[in-house]
Amino acid sequence: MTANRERRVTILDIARELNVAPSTVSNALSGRRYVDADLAARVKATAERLGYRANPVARRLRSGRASAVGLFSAMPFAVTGGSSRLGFMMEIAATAAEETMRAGLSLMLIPPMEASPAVDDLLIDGALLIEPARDDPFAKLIDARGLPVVRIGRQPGREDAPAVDLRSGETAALLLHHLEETGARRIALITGLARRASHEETEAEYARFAQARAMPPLHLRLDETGGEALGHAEALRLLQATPEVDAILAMVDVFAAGACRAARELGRSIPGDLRVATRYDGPRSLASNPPLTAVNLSLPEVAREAVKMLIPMIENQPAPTLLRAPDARLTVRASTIA
Amino acid sequence: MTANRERRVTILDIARELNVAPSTVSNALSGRRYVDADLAARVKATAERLGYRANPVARRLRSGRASAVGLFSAMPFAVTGGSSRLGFMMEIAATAAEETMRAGLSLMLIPPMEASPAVDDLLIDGALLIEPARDDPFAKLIDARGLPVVRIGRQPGREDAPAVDLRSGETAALLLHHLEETGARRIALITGLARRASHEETEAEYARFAQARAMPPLHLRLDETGGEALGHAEALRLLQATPEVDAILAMVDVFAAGACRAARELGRSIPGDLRVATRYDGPRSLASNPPLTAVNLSLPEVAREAVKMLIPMIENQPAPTLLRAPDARLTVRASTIA
DNA sequence: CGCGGCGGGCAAAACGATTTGTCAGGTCCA
DNA sequence: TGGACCTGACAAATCGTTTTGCCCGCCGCG
Repeated sequence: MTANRERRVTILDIARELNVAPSTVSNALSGRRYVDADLAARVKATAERLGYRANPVARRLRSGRASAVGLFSAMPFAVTGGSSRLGFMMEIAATAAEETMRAGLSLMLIPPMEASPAVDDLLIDGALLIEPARDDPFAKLIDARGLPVVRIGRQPGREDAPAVDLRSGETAALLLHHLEETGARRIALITGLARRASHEETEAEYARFAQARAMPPLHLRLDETGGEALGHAEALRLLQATPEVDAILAMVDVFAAGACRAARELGRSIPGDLRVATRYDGPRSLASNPPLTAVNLSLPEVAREAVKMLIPMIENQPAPTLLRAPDARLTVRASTIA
Repeated sequence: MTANRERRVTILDIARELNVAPSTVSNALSGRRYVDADLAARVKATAERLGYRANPVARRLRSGRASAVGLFSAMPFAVTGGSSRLGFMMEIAATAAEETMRAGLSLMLIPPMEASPAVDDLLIDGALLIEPARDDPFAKLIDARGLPVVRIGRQPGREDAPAVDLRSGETAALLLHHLEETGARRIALITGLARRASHEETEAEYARFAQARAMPPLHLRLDETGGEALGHAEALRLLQATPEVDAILAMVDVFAAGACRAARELGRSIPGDLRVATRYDGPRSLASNPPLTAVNLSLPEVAREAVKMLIPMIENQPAPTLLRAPDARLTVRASTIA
């Protein structure tokens, strides 16, 4: 079949070829110490000619330099992707992979798992952490290892940590005002049990919104792992117990999808009797019946910024400590407008 | 903040603690050579107590194992994910990440890039290759490096190589028969320029289908990087030049979406005047107007099988050389049935 | 009793770079 | 003329593990 991996060209081969010390070759290539310009040029030429490529593992062992970044999501898969396994994490992953590759690093996908994988065994020099909750186990492990990490979405209780702010309060305001404008007077809120910034900030914004309008708040916190089934069951109860509710804002798309199904079963028309909106404009929003009004979170841009922030941190260079996601934009669909 | 990385516990610490040689510790922990059972137990206990975790970098340097797998997609991003960056590759990535992690490996996402990244610099000891084309550049590089690789979708010209067969011929037959059953008499085919098995097999199936019915074949090959815009433009031309076409089968979802737009602009009703179907049932199919009839390719299962196939190959153990994807199932939507 | 085999461990060589210490020789200036 | 200083290179240590080679002592067997 294919020729088995031939021995790689090492720094030693170059040294032998030129009758110089390996360290000189290293210095010539890296420029960390001065080497005669002419010799340096010859070293580089020889390296080129021999097709030399530094062994990243060896380099790392000695110097601790970068080679990979881990993308962690503590969100359960039921939410992250649902049955189609698509979603939030994947959208970020695609862009982050491009961006890390551009910086000469690769991106490792660390799937959310029941048992936290041995973070210490992962060969990564940095981490991107997606929407960590207040007590996020991954965050703990990564911090314990002393790894540079950028949070995508700030972590409650760790507001000092480097992060890209997803500005969920503003997103919530955007959605609430939209619901109000489409005629909603009694808006119920469904957030997640996990204490992520997106949920906490939304809850705060909702409380403010309700108080300003003297609208009695109606708020459910559901376990995100419950998926659409849970959203469906709880929305059913909610709509039966409080029929005057004329809008549901569900922060998790599967809950929103479940709510739609519940509404249909109760004979409530959407968006006539009930408006439904969600936050993340993923495949789930589109696949829902009717398609859900949602928010464009600009995740590719967010991912790009996060990587750009992480790189200097890995290299021990000054890095910004907080970036803000682009302004959220509403994508209005049939779940709120006829 | 967080305590900076304290010196890790090494194998040497354990050796000192027990007054044995480092190599003995290594052997006790790995079991590669026999060590007195009692001593081995004490080594393990000490390792546990000291919180020892093998340094993956050092291990790799010596043993050459990267304990990582690369997921390559040569498909251009415009197709892979479109603006939302979701799609085929990501759907596979999610499951593959879970499955590799389960085997103690991690998954590296190698995004499709203009310039092929330096495959030699990647710390991987195996690869998953998504729908490689006949002359796929990634395939060449990976093979040149002598890396074990499983192809997701067979590679034309490399039918001998280990792969999970996506059975595109059968998928095409499924779609063609469905179009026929919904009333189509003149079906046009749009495939991609790249010589992937999915395109080639579909073309063959289409030719067979057309010949059996004496249906004049009408077949376009478009550059996948052209995206929806190209699909739109070409479908426009096709429908104007050949108005008797009453169905379009587009293998690439963005082409199908473009075709729908073209049809609407020409005042052709879907599915009344024109049926449109595509292969991959991704977010694009749902987001299209109307939603597209497509095929459930069971990509999670496919990804799982591919990883299961790759693991033994990496470990130099006997592995199956060809697996077949589960039977494709049609997801019928408004683009073919009223 | 001598010798082969083997259980059980140690020592040292890899792995391939980076980094630190060192040093020869030359220049410059007091 | 002698020391300070610089240039430009080399040698060796280092990173932490795996792996190879080797050796000692004991047992069994001819």
